[in-house]
Amino acid sequence: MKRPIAISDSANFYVSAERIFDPTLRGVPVIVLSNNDGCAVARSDEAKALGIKMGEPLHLIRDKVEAHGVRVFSSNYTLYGDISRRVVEVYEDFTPDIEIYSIDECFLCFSGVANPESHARNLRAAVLRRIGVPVRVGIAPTKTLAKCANEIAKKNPIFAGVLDMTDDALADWLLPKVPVGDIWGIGKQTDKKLAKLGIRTAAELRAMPIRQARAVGTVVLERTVLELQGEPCLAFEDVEPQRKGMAVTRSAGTPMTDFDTLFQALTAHATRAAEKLRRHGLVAGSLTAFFHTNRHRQDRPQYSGSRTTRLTPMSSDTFDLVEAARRCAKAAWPKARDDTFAFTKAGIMLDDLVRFEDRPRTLFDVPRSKSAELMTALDQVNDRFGKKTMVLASEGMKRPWQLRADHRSPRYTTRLSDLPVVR
DNA sequence: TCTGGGGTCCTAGGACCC
DNA sequence: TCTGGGGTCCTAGGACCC
Repeated sequence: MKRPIAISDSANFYVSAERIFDPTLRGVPVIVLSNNDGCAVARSDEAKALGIKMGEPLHLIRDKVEAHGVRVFSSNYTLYGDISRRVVEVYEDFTPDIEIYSIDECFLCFSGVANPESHARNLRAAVLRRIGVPVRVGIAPTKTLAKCANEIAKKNPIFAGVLDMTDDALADWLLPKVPVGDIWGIGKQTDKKLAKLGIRTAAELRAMPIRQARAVGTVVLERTVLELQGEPCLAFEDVEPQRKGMAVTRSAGTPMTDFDTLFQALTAHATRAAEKLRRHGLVAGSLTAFFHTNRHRQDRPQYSGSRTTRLTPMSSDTFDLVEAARRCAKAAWPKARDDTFAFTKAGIMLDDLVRFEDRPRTLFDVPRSKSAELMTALDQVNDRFGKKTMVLASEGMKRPWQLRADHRSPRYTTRLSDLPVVR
């Protein structure tokens, strides 16, 4: 017996969050803007009805906003984070197995629940009563099907916010009506490819031969097909995974044409990235700096530069990150004249994150001629990261135990005579 | 010295998601 | 003039090593 998986998501979450504190926002068109107030990232149903699209730039909808008195908000992520936590607290009264998928979506495991649908209806009523946010719930044997049920419930008021698609006959009836592009994991590109093969609905995708799915898409599409067939390929992850990377990126108000201006921006981003690392109690093992021109202006020369460097030792220190960013930016800077390109976006990405207290101190504090200790230290590091730490030895080496920082996996060079005897 | 196979590591970029 | 930010996963291809 497969366990039923539910996904609950909040309707127009940011707008719903704003409405909790301002009842005059109910029943009127409301939008919430992206970070730089650039475009609409959340719209109330009324705003959607006006034809305002997801991600649409504000400057393109000015007329609509003024003509219909659309209420416009800058985003307030602190508030949304708080509301999100409270919603999860309500979920916890309904199941102990919760996977927080995003700020407004949770997967909930409903195994052992006698009547999942009425359970979901109770949950929905509780969230509305206690937090004031409307949610929709989809239930199915796999995550992809649950997302699909959720999508159907979202679009058809007849389901009153809850759809249990566990029943095969019901799925057989509904899936032919779902456009394949609405399936979780099918984006624009895959949608196009599938259309060429005459696959236009969820039901048709479900019937796609698995080998063909692999060939057309990748292992990702293969999994989607299997999930639609009711075979779970995406695990339920109720423990929050250690995050693998983080980024600080921004669009620039005025285009940057010379290196100093770009480096100034990258310095600011690297500084924020270091703060963010420390706030999360993490250190990073590698840093990427990137910048590119405005992709919306294809009439202008395009360039995108990006370099990655290792941080050895791993660090959350502002100086280290800025220095690494400078190295990367220099290496990626175009050879052309300085004013050839106008860069409008730049950012810092950090990868290979570990908790500060787990940072590999021993690796960089190499005992000079205590090879046994060194080997133990290397073993510990290898165990922790699942990576190989290489030691390259030759008689030509002048100094013992030099750390080479120019590789993704740390390496040491040393004299042959410094190597321990291996039995 | 030359050649080739097999493996790993790394970069860059694509695709998708919220 | 004005077009978000922060993530994950996957693949191709090159460099390099044995």
